[in-house]
This record gives sequence, C-alpha cells and structure tokens, in this order.
Amino acid sequence: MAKTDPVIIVIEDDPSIRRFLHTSLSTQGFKVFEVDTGKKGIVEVGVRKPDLLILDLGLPDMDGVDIIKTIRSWSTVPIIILSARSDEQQKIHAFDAGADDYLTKPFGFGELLARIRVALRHSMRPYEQSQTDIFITGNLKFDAVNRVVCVDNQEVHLTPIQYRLLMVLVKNAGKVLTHQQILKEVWGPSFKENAHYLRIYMSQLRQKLEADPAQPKLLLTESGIGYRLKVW
Amino acid sequence: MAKTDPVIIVIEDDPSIRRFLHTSLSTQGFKVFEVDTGKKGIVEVGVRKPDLLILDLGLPDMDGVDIIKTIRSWSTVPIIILSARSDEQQKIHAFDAGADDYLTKPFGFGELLARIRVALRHSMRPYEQSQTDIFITGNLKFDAVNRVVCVDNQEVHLTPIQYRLLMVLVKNAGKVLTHQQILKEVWGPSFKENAHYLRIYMSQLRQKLEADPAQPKLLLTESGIGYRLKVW
DNA sequence: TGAAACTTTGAGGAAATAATCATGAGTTGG
DNA sequence: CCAACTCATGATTATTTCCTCAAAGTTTCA
Repeated sequence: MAKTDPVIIVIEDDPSIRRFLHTSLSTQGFKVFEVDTGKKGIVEVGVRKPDLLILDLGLPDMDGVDIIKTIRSWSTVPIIILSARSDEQQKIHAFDAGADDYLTKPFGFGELLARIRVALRHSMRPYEQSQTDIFITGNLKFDAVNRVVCVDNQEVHLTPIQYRLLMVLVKNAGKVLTHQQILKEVWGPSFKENAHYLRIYMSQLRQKLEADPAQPKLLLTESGIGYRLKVW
Repeated sequence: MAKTDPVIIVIEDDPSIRRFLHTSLSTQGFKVFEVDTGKKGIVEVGVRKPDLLILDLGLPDMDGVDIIKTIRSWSTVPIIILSARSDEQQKIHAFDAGADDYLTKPFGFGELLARIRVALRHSMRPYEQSQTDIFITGNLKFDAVNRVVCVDNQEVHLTPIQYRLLMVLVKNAGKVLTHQQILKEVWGPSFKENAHYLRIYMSQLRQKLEADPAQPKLLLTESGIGYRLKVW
C-alpha cells in the first residue's frame, strides 16, 4: 500500500476518551498519537507534524485557548476542539484564537469523523483551485484525498517526508520556493539551515518520479535559490 | 475605506429567522442578501458570488443536501448549515456533500459570528498567497511571485544576480538608475566602485532578454550615468 | 526483540555561478 | 588624428552550490 495515513494528535486528559478516540480513529485509517497534557501536546505537534489536531479545552496544566495560540504562532494545522463546556464565550474565544471547529461532549463519533474530513479538505485548499483534490502535471498524479502518488498511472510509494516534501511543492506548483521555505514546511522552523536534507530528499523524489532523474523535467533546481515544481 | 464588506447569502424559509439574520449580520459589517427557496438560492449564489452562504437544510422546495451538491459542482464558497434537526446522519451527509459547518437551532448569534469568521479565514488563505505581481513591458514578463521571467512567453532562466539586477530595474521601470544605485541594491553598499560588474551582468541580461543584444530596446544605457528599463 | 523501513550524517565529485582578467569598440575633446 | 574615457563582451579562474552514494543512527512494527 503506497497510501500514507493522515496523522492525528489527540490532546486529552481523560484516559477513557483518549483510548476510545485512539482505537476508533485508528480503525478509520488514521495514524493516531495521544498525549494527556498541553505542554506535551505542543511538543508533539512540533515533532510529528500532524495533519490534524484534536484538543480538549479542559486540560489540567494549561489554558486551552493559550495552547491554540501557541500552536497557531507557528503552525496552520487544523484544530478541532472537544469540550465538556458548551458556553458560548468559550467557543468564541477558541475560534478567534485559531480553532477550526468545536464539538461539545458528548458527541457522535460519526459527526466527529465528518468534521475531520471537512478540516482535512480545507487544509488542502491551496491547490484545490481547479476544483479537485487531485493535482496532475505531466505524467505525475498527486491525489491528496487518498494520499496516493502515481507516475504513468502506476502507484509510487513515498515515505512520510518524501510525501510532505512533494505536497509542499504541489501546493506551490509553478512557484520557486527557497530552501528555507521548504525546510520550514517539511521539517519545521528549526531546520532552516539544513539545506542538505532537502537535497537528499529531492534526489530521492527525482529517483522515484522522474523518467530520467539526471535530467529533471518536473522537479527543477533553481540554483542558489531553491526548487520549483513545473506545471504544464 | 476601500475595503468592501463580505457578501453573505442567507437561504432560509422562516421569515422571522431570515429577518433576524439580515439585521444582525448587517450591523456586523456584512452585506446580506436573503432568499426563501433553494432554487432562488442557487441562482443567487451564481449571480452574487458571495463570500459565504448560510443555508437552512429544511427548505420546502428542495433537499438541502442536493442544494449543497449543486453549488459545490461549480463553487467553493464556504457553506454554513442551519438546521432544526440535530440527527447525526443528516449532519454527516451535509458535511460530505460539501458543507463547511453545521449549527443546530437554536443557536447563539455570537457562535454563528465566530464560525463565520473561521469560514472566511479559510477561504481567504489561498487568496492572500496568490497576489499576482506581474510586470510586463514589450515582450518581457517579470513574475515576482513565481520568480519566473519570460520573453515572448517563453521561460528564461536567470542566475540569482541576474534576477536581482532585473528586479531592481523593474522596480524602477522607466527611471534612470545610476551605476552606484544599482550596485548598492544588487551587490551591497561596499561594491559601489565596481561599475565593472554591472556592465558584465547587464551584458548577460541583454543576451538573454533582448532580440538583438547589440541594439537594446529594453535595457538602455544612459551614457555617463547608468541604465534604464524602457516601459511601453 | 529482530528485521525492515526510514532518516540523518558524511564525503567526493559534478555542475552552476560569480569574480577576475583581457580585449576591442565606440565617443569625445583637444 | 590620437589620447582618455566609457562601454560591451569573451575567456579564464575561483567559489559556491548541488547531486549522489554509502554508512550510521533511529524509528516502526510484526
């Protein structure tokens, strides 16, 4: 299976809910990581680079709204709030701090799943201008919904980092991206200097995607600047 | 103030709720249009090109989910659902048809506003990124967003210094720039004396951009002064 | 726990770009 | 006409940036 499961981090102090979410979401094809405090959660988001975050507002160690603000200061990952409290002021504060959705306990699991799908749909908007979640250029097909990449309609397996790297390029197809921009998106803000990683993974992507990796037609080098995904 | 109010269309058959939304949203700085049937609503969306759509699922003339699907077939406008029914299956169907949010009546107006802000935030993001900043003169196209330069619509590759040099000229298109001004901008303040470099790189640019590099039509020499990019 | 998959590190050589050197062509004024 | 000047450009060297391979470290999962 070349498909990479979307990564979800659950920040929730109640063990039973945490366990429930973990098992339920796992069976639905998500890769789930769970933590029980806000501090750990913030670190985990920085490390795992999740596709989505589920956050309980009522954590013991930190104020929920502060957690949102902290994460929002460096990440645009979709955040879905779970809360025992349904009071309107708290909802509004959470939304304005950067939350994308808000569910009050108890909630239906089906509804949560549907809202997760909506959030994931949103986070891949940039290249959705052409109405589909599938990006095609030349003989490359990038299917963001199923997380499948094809060359000549043949599935190609990509590792997580390879996939993220290609996604960043696809999101900005046609634009020249600097090394720093790419490193920040794929590895995180603290990796801005390691242009080396980028070269290696670009090389790997070329091996997998280009007909002739030595003569890239798709993943173009902009010497002294960065890289660019060519659009046709 | 040049900023135009976001346009919201409300599709709702209950006159009292419609009136309430109209007046409340108007005072919050939105331009509101209202209709009472699905068919009218679909037409209205096509005509008004709103920034957001508020849709009651329980309309008399059409199924709410079908309305969503119809609109989604040609538009990505954010859709917030209002519904008297809170049953989970309906929510899921609405989300998967393309709805972005779902509120059950009765709802708090503050929460609706917050969710509207979230939805607008989402739809804004792509727009902010793709500000086109393209300069065209004669057969030269300078695309600062994608960092691409074209002559006769054909891509021309420029090295970093060549690109910076052209950018300085484009920024001051039509004006005469002294050697020193250009050197300071491209190489930095300590290179003011090396007018030499400038000649070499101007020559390179002409080779790449001019039809006849010996008879420049674009990159003009102002003898004894500096250079000038001709605008048409 | 051991094997497989993946990521990070390191190093050599290739390629692209920049800086320097060198030459000739046009222009101006005496 | 010939200096003295500015300008254009080709050739050469130096430097930076880039690609790839291979090995070591890490994580993941059965």
